[in-house]
Amino acid sequence: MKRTHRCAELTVKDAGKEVVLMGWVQKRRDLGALIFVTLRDRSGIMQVVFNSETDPALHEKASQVRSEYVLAVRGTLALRSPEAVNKNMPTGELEVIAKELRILNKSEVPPFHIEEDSGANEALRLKFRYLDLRRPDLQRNLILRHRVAKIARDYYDENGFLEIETPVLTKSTPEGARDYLVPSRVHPGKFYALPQSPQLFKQLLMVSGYDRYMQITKCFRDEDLRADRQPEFTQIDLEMSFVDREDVMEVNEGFIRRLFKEIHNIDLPTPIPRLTYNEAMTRFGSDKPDTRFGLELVNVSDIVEESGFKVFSDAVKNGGSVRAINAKGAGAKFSRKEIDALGEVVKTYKAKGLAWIVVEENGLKSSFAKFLTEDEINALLKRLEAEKGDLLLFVADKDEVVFDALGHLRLELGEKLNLIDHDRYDVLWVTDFPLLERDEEENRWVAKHHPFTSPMDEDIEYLDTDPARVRAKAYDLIINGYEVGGGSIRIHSRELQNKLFNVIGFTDEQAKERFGFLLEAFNYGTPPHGGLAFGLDRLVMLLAKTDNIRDVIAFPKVQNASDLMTNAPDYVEDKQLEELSIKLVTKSEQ
RNA sequence: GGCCCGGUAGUUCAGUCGGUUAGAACGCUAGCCUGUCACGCUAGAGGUCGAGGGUUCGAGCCCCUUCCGGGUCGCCA
Repeated sequence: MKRTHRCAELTVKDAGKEVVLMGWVQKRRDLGALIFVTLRDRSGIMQVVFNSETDPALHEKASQVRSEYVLAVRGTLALRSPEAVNKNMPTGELEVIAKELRILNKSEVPPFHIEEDSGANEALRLKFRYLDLRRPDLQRNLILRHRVAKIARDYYDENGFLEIETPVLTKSTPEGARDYLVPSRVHPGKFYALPQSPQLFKQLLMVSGYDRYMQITKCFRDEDLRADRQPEFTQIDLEMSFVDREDVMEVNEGFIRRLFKEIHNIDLPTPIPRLTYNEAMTRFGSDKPDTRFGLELVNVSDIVEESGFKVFSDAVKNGGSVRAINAKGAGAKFSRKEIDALGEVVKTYKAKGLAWIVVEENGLKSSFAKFLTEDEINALLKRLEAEKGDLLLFVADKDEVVFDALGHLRLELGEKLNLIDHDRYDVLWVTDFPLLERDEEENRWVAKHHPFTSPMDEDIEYLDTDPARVRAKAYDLIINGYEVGGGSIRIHSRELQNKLFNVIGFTDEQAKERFGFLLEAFNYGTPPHGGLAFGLDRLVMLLAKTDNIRDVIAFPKVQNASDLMTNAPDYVEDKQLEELSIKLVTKSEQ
């Protein structure tokens, strides 16, 4: 028997045809002399009927099948009688009247139901990932992922990009995330590193004149996992020569627009909205703001600077600020206990506390209003456009802490107050990031993006005098509060690159040792260039409307970076270690 | 490394104040059943209450340790 169709590809137009279907038994309903089997393949399900009256031997065989058996069925595709139509099933008007059945393989009873929205524990599903992947929702996600990758390749190909592979076994570079290391057998004591991104290689491809490069490629970062972070993940990586920031943003907007059109038939605005880093921080307390709802931050530092509430006045006088969110209507909804819980939220982000005012029918209830004058309170209410039933929440600290705390508090409130429209996509660019940030531990400046990011031309003069003021030619693409892409125009002048290494405290020797090949390349005619990388997993996660990156990766890892199915990572034979000249300092029992 | 949540039948869960033989639903097995599609009916099997220790006359429940999973902070140029 040879398969003629997939189950759910058949329509009423095919009625009357003889078909051969192959797939897994979703469900067997045995009514005695009549047996219904729903057969499942990646397209969906189709009902197959076995009737003892027409073919007793066939019926007897069908009575042996169980869930997840693999069957080949030959039969006639028939229209169901009107009263037998199942409106809840895409192929509910059809069924196959079986003429021949082959049991291609048996199956043990699976450890969990293979069905949409499996309620089974994720650890169990990950251990039996190959079964989990039979479920329609995960199949949809992986098919979606394929389509996104296909659209990316098509789009960038149409725009003159070449897909070029870069090495996976490469050199460890300082800064950034922790590297995954691979020991060299041939060079005892030496290690390759798996790439955190193909950053240096794609810049070298620009030096080589390839002009427009793209690659869908795995990247590796040995850092702790999150709901939206895996240690190995996939980037749609690209780089372009002879471009400025606008060129890169424009071509990539085209991709994102095409993606949303083809996947969800959504027309994203042209151009995609932009926020500067400063605006994003002051309005939303985040450099990846979720703009699907309001609750924007309001600076009230000037009002409380001279107030009698020392928490506020000291914060401002020490160079920080006092900012607030008006949680509209939450004063009437939240209990004292719930407000205290919000205080715990901001403490997670190093805020010392959360000051609050509830605007009630007959006046105010507040944790701190007694320290303020009536004028100051009225000014606060006015600035925050407070109305009865509102809850005003204040954090006073260094700007960094205030933004972080209120930014996360805002997200919590958005969720708690049900302000987020989960069917909506807000896509935006955040631009004008600071080039550098202060590493307090090491007491030096470090690159916020990476050390090859170009400063804005007009800010170069401040590299020595006021590094914090220097903005980068960098841009991130944000969707619904997730960073799904980011990139920059790179430095292509050897002098400027040296300058930057100096600012971040690299000696010439260190720079040469780590990036020597890149710096040398820059001596041989480097075109102006820049690029960007999208996180494919996050992009698919958002398009699939899930909030867990594991749902869009075929074989993901769990929080401790292990794979519950293969049990990787695992111990290896002593012989393997010997060949690699590796001796373990501590060795657990094997 | 810190904080929070969870772990009881194959699965999802309930389990009162610490007290008799740990329950339900689904699934599974067997029998019956010709239009089911959450098929129905009858009967049955199925438990290391994550693990170890402690308190107690008695622990699924209380205490300690530990393992596993999730979320998060740190971390993620």
